[in-house]
Amino acid sequence: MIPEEMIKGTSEFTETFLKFIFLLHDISNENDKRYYSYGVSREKFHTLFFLYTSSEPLGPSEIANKINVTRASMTGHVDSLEKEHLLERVNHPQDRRKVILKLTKNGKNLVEKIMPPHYEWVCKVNEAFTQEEREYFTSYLLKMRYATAELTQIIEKDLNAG
Amino acid sequence: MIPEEMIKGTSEFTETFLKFIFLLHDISNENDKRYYSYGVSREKFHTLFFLYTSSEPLGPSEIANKINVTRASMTGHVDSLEKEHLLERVNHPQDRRKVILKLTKNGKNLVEKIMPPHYEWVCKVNEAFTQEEREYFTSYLLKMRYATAELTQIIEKDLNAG
DNA sequence: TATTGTTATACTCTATAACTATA
DNA sequence: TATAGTTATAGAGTATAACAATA
Repeated sequence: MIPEEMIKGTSEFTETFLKFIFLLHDISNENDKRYYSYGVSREKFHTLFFLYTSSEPLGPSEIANKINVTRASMTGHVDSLEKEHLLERVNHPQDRRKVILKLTKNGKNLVEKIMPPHYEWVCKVNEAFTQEEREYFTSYLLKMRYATAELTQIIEKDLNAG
Repeated sequence: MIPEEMIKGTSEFTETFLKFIFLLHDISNENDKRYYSYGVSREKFHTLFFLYTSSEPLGPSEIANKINVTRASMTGHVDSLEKEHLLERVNHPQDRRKVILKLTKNGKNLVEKIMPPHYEWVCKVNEAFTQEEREYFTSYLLKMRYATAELTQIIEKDLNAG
């Protein structure tokens, strides 16, 4: 049997945390809808976006790092974007293991088409907060993240000990 | 061509927002890992959890609502949980369209096994914040959500207008 | 007519493992 | 030995559309 208090405490927190997660998903989803209305997923838009704005040539690995996916998953995105003629793979002039991703004219056009409404959203959201609020918000997330990490370590230690 | 300012503004914001999202994913993932170490996904744990703590009998639709998935997706989760003998479908005594989900002994045991470490995490995260901070945090998200919704409406109006 | 649940189908994202070719 | 990229494979989660049974 689980103590009443634990159930109650967890129950309340779970509902709050779920609300929190769903809220972020909502925001994220509504954002994604804009990308989808132009035919690209979030991952693909971010890929195109990083290529458009980067001053240096980027390869799959580097973008995979930026958008937090494995290199294997990245290959899929690049395949798909190449098939849609939004970018192309170019051999790296020095390091023959590497590939440089290069936006095509189509790819550039697409970014330029998505940017204005995306920028409008960015401004809108930015306007809603002061700099102080943004910093505060980030520090909350970090706190939560550290609390979680701390606990993970404790649990791992427990698992190793027993 | 996209104006420099737009690129810069969006670029900074995109990076910041990505950090937000990844941070939340991190927290969410580390949380999920605990569930997975007991063999269930987040969706499945939440399903079991709601069944365990609810004072009233729940059906697939109700849980689908709580965890924000379609009824069709919910069928998949219920199938999977039933195959693992964690719950069973029972006919609703009054409404013959409905099904009641009932935890098995195994299902209850599993929830009771997962709860203590889950509760520990809940406490840990809760401790990291004051009540005021939690409220502030939530209001920040809501603001972001409203700003996003407002823009979506504007865009939809634009699309409808031409 | 509306709701509940299901089926069939398909798509996207994801990861792991094993591999090639470089460095 | 380590890194970049790919392939093959598989799994989870998701949605849409169409349907049957029931209210």
